[in-house]
Amino acid sequence: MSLPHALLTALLEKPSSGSELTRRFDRSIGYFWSATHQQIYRELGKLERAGLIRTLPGGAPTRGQKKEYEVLPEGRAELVRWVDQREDPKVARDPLPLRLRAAGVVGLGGLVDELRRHRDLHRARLAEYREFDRRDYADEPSTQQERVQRLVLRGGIDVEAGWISWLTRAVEELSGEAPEEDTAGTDP
Amino acid sequence: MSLPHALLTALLEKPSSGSELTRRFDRSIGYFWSATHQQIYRELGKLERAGLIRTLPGGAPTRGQKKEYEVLPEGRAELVRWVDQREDPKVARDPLPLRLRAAGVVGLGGLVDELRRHRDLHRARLAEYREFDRRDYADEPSTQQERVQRLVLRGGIDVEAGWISWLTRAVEELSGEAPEEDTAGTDP
DNA sequence: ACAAGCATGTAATTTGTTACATGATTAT
DNA sequence: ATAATCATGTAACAAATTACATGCTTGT
Repeated sequence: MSLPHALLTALLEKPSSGSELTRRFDRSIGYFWSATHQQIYRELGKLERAGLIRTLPGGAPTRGQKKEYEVLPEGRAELVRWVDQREDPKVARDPLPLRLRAAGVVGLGGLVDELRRHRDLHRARLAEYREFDRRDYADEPSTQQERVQRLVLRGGIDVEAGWISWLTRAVEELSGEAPEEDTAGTDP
Repeated sequence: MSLPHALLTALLEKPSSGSELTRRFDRSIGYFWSATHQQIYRELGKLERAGLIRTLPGGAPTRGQKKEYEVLPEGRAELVRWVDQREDPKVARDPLPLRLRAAGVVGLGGLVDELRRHRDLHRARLAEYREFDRRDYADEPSTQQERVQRLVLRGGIDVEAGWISWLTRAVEELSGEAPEEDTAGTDP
């Protein structure tokens, strides 16, 4: 049940329309959650019916028009409750290691190339995150909100770095490639 | 669509019943996928109807009795196809960083304690994985299957280490705690 | 023979994915 | 004006979660 709370958070940071939220989910929010625009529209409807958010007064009610939402006190209260609850970590869920394990039984096929491809995609994502980090938090963060947002971005960076280190080792071991030099770079 | 393929892999490694598969998903397979017994039973039924697996001859057909499955040639072929396809990496999906971001807006509440709790759970899981690594792969792996299984386990270890490093930093920064010494240990 | 636990299964709900449809806005 | 794009929305489906039900097996 994280999507509604992710939406509440995003709307508290800045009232937005569905399409704006979709774009924001591809960016900062998306380090640890993704959602299609359909999920977002459906969930916005639910949240509105539940009285947790409302459309900004003056929003046009017809189709195809922008429709901005803001969070109501009940929505904020629900978010507080969610932040404060206990919730155990879930196991990561990723098909790639699963495919590798399957390859252990039925043969590698072209999987090593696929591992290289993923390694490169993760490297690109890591570079992008580091760029965000440099650009958006150049000077010491002032507000608690900024400090926390930077921490979350750091989480994304750590996770990407972890994948790269694993994929690099896997490719080396399965292809007999020579180890490369420090491609992930050092921590800034 | 990873669950059916995870099941095919597990069954190729060793024909099993639903409850055995459930247990195996809590162990080795579970480094990167989880499933409840209900998901597993339903999916086994589907795979059987699709002609990808069958019950071992001699299995009792009544309820409450063990029912062992094995993979048919069509199932193996499907697995080969899956291993060899292209599939882009998905973004990680974890509520904890999301909750942290929400806390940036509505206040931390008891979240720092929750971060500590998660850090400790990840430490415990990491210790467990390292124990598996030591126990199950003490000597150099001989078969391709063993090499690959060990690589997957290493993936689990890398991911856990990444979480621990992030959570440790987050707790330090949000609580003003003094940095600790090397709790994750060094790579064996 | 009875309780406790195990193995399988059904049902209902929620969440996520994919495909498609329609009204508004913008650029040429 | 009209094509391309944007924003919102509907529909159908697949996957995952939660709760509950029923028959076997084992130990006492």
